[in-house]
Amino acid sequence: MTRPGKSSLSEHCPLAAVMGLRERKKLEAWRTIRSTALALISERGFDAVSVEDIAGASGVSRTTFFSYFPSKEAVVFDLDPLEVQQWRDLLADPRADLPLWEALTDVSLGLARLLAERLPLQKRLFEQSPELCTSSRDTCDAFEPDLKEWISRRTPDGDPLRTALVYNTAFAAFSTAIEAWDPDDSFEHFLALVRDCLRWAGAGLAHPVS
Amino acid sequence: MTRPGKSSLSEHCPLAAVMGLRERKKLEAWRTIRSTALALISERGFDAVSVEDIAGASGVSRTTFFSYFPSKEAVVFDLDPLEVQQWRDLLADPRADLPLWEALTDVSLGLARLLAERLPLQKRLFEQSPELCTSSRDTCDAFEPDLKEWISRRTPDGDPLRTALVYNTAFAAFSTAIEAWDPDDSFEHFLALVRDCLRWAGAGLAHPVS
DNA sequence: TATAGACTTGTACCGGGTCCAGCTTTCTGT
DNA sequence: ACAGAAAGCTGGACCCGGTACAAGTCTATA
Repeated sequence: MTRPGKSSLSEHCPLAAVMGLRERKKLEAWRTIRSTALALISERGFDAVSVEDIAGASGVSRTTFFSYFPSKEAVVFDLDPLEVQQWRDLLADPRADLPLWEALTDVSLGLARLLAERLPLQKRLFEQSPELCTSSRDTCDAFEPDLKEWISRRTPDGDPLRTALVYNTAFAAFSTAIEAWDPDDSFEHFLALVRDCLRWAGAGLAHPVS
Repeated sequence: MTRPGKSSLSEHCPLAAVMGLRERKKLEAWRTIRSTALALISERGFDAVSVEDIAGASGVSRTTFFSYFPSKEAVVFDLDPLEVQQWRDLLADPRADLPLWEALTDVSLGLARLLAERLPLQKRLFEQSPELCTSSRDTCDAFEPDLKEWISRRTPDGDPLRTALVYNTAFAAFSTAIEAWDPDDSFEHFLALVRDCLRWAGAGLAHPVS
């Protein structure tokens, strides 16, 4: 588009200028594998695509695939390196003024936006093979350490029990929203669901109706 | 202990008299495999014991192992057939008078008691290999259909979103209690944890302190 | 006691995941 | 610009969990 020999990557990633060739190639490979994988999987279904298929179609060896993704599931659920950065920014946002549960709702909505793009595909895959739901929870657990630390800092005395309870409950609410969302509905609908679930869970489910 | 030829099973299981030879042998095999597996695993650790090891030590073939347990993890987490019966009894208990969340707490406490015996071992295994936590959640999902239906019946209009939210949140509270429990503490301590977690989650976590 | 049906077994196979030794590519210091 | 260090890629061997299947063995039933 500009100079010849310039990787297509730089269009999507202004950081490319700063990265060495090594890093740039790595990111490019990551994205190639991911998009190839998603194409194959969304076409044939998760179980009908083997890691070899993905590796082959990506022009890479099986071994290399596993050097980029720790498991077959990860290629569906892992965040793009840039999105990981956005996730960290979300947690770093110094909105110390908000009460815990509101701040947590904000973070959840931010996370929802990060997941937005691949969510419809993921929901379709869930319907095909429910075992994947488990794996997705696994992958979401990648956020656990960061998020728990974030919660802990906002919890009186950093009480670990309370921290864990808040984390797990928020996670439950978030998962419920994902479960309940119909990919045919708008994305705003999904955000509303996330908000509602967190509000209800935060307000307490013991009351007959909220 | 009494008449010769009488299976040791009948001491534990008065139903044995009613069961045919087939069923009795099956239950006996199930228990042999389970206890052999737990012995090996608690000694060497989960990953260091293969299904072949278990099958071999149980005097049974690998194929047969998988006809009793759907996965290697299941041999650690599945409920004894008799316990499954107790679980169903728990759900059938017609305490329609209690409000949903209290009734749910009762059910959770009942479940806790069913899990009691193997919980210390399971917690030790969790520490060794955190991947197992996931599998345990999997296995607990075996309760999901029953429990969701149970909740749905007690939810206004059987609203599926609310049902899912209640289920997931209760599950989160229960898991938190399991996470937080130290196997060196008494079992009553664990029950108290379950109660507390459910109470807090039910009362709403958005409040600064409960 | 014979037969239908359940249970077991060995074997072969698939696919995910790890390990390793050797090769190619990029980076760094001079 | 070049040499050596370091990082990355590759194929192949291997382990293990899980499934399929055909053949055998045992229990139930009439």
